[in-house]
Amino acid sequence: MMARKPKGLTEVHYKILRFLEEYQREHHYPPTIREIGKHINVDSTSQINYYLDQLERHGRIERDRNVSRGVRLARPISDVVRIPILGPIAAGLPIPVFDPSVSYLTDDEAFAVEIASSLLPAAERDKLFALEVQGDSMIDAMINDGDIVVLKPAAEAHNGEMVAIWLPEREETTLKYFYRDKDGYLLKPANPSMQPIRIPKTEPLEIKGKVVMVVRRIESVAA
Amino acid sequence: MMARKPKGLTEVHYKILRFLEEYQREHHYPPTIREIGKHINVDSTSQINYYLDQLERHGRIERDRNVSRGVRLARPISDVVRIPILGPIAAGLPIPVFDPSVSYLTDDEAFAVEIASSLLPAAERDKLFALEVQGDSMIDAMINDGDIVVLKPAAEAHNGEMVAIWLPEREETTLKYFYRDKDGYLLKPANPSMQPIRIPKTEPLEIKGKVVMVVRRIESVAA
DNA sequence: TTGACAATTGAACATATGTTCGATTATAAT
DNA sequence: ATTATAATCGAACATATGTTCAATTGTCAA
Repeated sequence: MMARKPKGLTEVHYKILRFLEEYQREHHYPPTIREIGKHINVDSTSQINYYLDQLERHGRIERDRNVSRGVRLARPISDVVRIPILGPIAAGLPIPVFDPSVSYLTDDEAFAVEIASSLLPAAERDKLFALEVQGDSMIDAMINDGDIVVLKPAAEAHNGEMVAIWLPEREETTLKYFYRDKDGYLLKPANPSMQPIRIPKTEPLEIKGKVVMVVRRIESVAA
Repeated sequence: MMARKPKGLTEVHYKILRFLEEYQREHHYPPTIREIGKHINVDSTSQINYYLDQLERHGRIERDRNVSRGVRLARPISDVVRIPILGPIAAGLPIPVFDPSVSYLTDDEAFAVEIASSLLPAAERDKLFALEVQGDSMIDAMINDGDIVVLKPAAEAHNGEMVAIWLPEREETTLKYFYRDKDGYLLKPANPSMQPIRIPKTEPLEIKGKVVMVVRRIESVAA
């Protein structure tokens, strides 16, 4: 007969899992048993070993026996840049402001995109933010409903850069290639078959960021 | 006086670097000094240590002293899926065929995209391939010159999926949302302002793959 | 050729690190 | 309360692994 109900994973186990991820992210190699122990305030290495065995049986981690630091999360952590999705971007909405001092990096996967770091510019990755395109209003920027645009905050832009712009007078958000000339600004759609917009010098124009990347996921759109 | 010219990194060093990447990718932790030695056929641990010191001085790796497996590439390897770019996709060109038995995974970064694995569908990642869009011919699929399209090989498709299609009679490659009905096929552009194409039953049509993702990098388009 | 330094070797060493096991304590079902 | 099992502990153990050093060999420049 079963004398005890089989407990699932407790808070300690999750603490270990989180630590594994955190440590790996920081060091690029897994922690030792003793380092894990230190983190969860357990001195006995056999105790930690005990926890790890449980986690392994639960399929949460994998272990290489007799190998130092031979622990890893079963679903390995990727070395990717996690970019917070601040909100929607649409024609009638102002662009949300990104405050890098606030951590948007919650556990919630839904509010971040992970981009392979090799695809991103090297500098200032922690300031990048992402917006989810809503509606068809960005079609002239070759951007579709549901696309994720990754932006680098910027208030200025050079000619030819694709920027996110807020036009206060028109209450209009738009993504365009940016050109400045003596008469004002020229905003060119990415789609060459569409007409550029001319903004006179007098009209205000707020550049919110430069578009660094566009990501479109098309997993089983079908029913 | 200098008695010898200072040699740079030799083949051995690069072999070590490649091994570090390879080993890390496979084990999710770095190799030991002795494992490195085994790979480059060097028994003396001090010799390997010597190489590692050189690599460290050259800034190619980082080391944590007195820590097992405390070696890592200075530019850390990411846990991403490496997708080979088979070639261009353009209106007049047939779509290159992907043969997964051949390894396209050369050292050359130019011929692969790395995508954060969290962004990709879980299954059959090793069969994915990528094409670089050339020209404006895919504009009606909201895809721009220079974009990278990631495809999953497929000869069939369900309604509503975006597929890469080769139309032999028209010698035309195109990316469209795919619909089948009694009269034949309907290929809808992603851009709703454009007209769908109707393909009669009689006309041949080769589905080459389903579009899984579109990536657009826009780093400093400006001059 | 020869001097100077790089490269290589081998072995000893220190310790970082996983493993094992018996004993003890806590917990829940009976 | 009793009992079976889980959880915890501590210590000993085995070895995986980084470090060090003296000695040897190789190579280039003068």
